[in-house]
Amino acid sequence: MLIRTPADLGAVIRDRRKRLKLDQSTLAKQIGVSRQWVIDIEHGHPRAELALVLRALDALGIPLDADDQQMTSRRSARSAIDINAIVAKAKKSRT
Amino acid sequence: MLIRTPADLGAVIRDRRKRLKLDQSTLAKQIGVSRQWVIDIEHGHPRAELALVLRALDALGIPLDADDQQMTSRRSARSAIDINAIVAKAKKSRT
DNA sequence: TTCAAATGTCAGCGATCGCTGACATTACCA
DNA sequence: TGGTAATGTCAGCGATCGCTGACATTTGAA
Repeated sequence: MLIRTPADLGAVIRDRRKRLKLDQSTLAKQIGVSRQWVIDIEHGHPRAELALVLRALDALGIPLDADDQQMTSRRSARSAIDINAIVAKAKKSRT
Repeated sequence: MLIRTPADLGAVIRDRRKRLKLDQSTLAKQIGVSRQWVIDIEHGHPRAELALVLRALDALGIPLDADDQQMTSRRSARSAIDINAIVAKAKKSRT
């Protein structure tokens, strides 16, 4: 599943936990966090700590893949010339 | 690339930023954070906020995929029976 | 080399983290 | 229906967030 928001992440974690038949306390122990943390994450807490999130995914056996290597930036045309970058720099130097 | 640690994440972000020929200030503005935040993230800051991280990846056009649906948990056998879950619950109820 | 841009470091600030522990609510089985 | 497990909520605490602004260092082009 594509993760774009903390809520997406929470849903993935909760689904996976249930599939593994774990309760929140047990999962919390495996990750090394409090049960409160698991509750918050599953509810889409937006300010959770990156490292804890990664540990949770690891504990649940959920690989996280970032599609680097990709040629186009968000909603840009597939061009060898980086219009976005050029415009960005132009804007910036207009001080 | 597979993301397992905050440092992995930082590397992906930095590589992508450079590929897009953006400097840290410009990227920070696009994400809506301070330049300091970009510096910290690229250095693998482990306690960064989840939502900001997701916004950064989005701004850079890096899709994040979580492999849910997968049948086996980390380092477990491929079995319909959830040994891990059973053991976990057994341990827990031994109070 | 010289100079400017890019990057990195620091300190101080208000806001929020994740934790604990207790309690409330919901789900589910006998 | 009763009772237990699972889940959710709350408050208070020390620690750390991300921000700003100034300054130091590194990088790269002329």
